Amino acid sequence: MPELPEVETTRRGVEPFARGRLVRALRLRESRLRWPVDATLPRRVSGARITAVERRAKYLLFRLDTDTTLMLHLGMSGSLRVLPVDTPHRKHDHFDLELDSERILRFNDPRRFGSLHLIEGDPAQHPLLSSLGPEPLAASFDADYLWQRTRKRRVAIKQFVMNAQVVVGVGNIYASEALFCAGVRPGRAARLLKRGEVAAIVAAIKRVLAMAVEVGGTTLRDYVGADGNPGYFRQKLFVYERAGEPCRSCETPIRQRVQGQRSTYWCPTCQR
DNA sequence: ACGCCCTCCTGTTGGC
DNA sequence: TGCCAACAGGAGGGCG
Repeated sequence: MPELPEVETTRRGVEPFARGRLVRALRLRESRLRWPVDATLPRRVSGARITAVERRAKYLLFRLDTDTTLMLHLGMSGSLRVLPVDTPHRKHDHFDLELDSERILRFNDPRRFGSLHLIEGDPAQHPLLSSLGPEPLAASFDADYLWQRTRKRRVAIKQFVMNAQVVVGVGNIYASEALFCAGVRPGRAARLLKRGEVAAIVAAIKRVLAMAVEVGGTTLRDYVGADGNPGYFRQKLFVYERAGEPCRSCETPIRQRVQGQRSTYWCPTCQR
């Protein structure tokens, strides 16, 4: 499940191979992704030079020297790998970005929840990016900010921190993990949290995401980084997918419930 | 503005 | 052993 650490791991893996390269071609095999891929996109990226590989929220941004940006979302099951140009494609390999280096960037996504856009001009103005909240690892995401945003919000804190208009990059895995780390139960109403609890949540989100980035993200099923290797944060999960298993801190069985159509996990002893 | 639920999709899992 | 339903979820969109 690519969340921020998985997308950032992909960005770091791809960037050394992509930056400065010319796009020889974009071979699109399947345009039915989250949104239909524009049929003119391959022609429009062809011949452009990649000047930078950036990330905003869970989007990868390939800045091109033609004042355009190729924007890729990995969806739920997507991965982008660096491969030799002659590697035979397999099932769910939806497109290849061919570089002038005998290498390709190959997108594989069984569930097709991913997306690919070509943006003219400033990508921050694109509708999918323009109303997003701050990056969780940025200084602007601090206790004051989250405290202000939680006022008057009745929604459960777990759903609140997963809202990309509040803060980006926190998906289902890291929301549960961060709330465990902060000692706050996921079902608490956002507006009823104490100031200190909000500060703990901010610190926990930053700590959990930074640790996950360090070990290459979390691989549950599909996810692999640009080099094809899985992420190793799964071994460090305290609550996610551990229903009934003993808490790593106090041995109380971990609980699970569905919250906002997503599984939530928590320790009833360590979290209040 | 907010909160809630639906939708897209396929591989895996579990029950009968 | 085989079939089918349930489940997983990022996030936009629609509705009240």
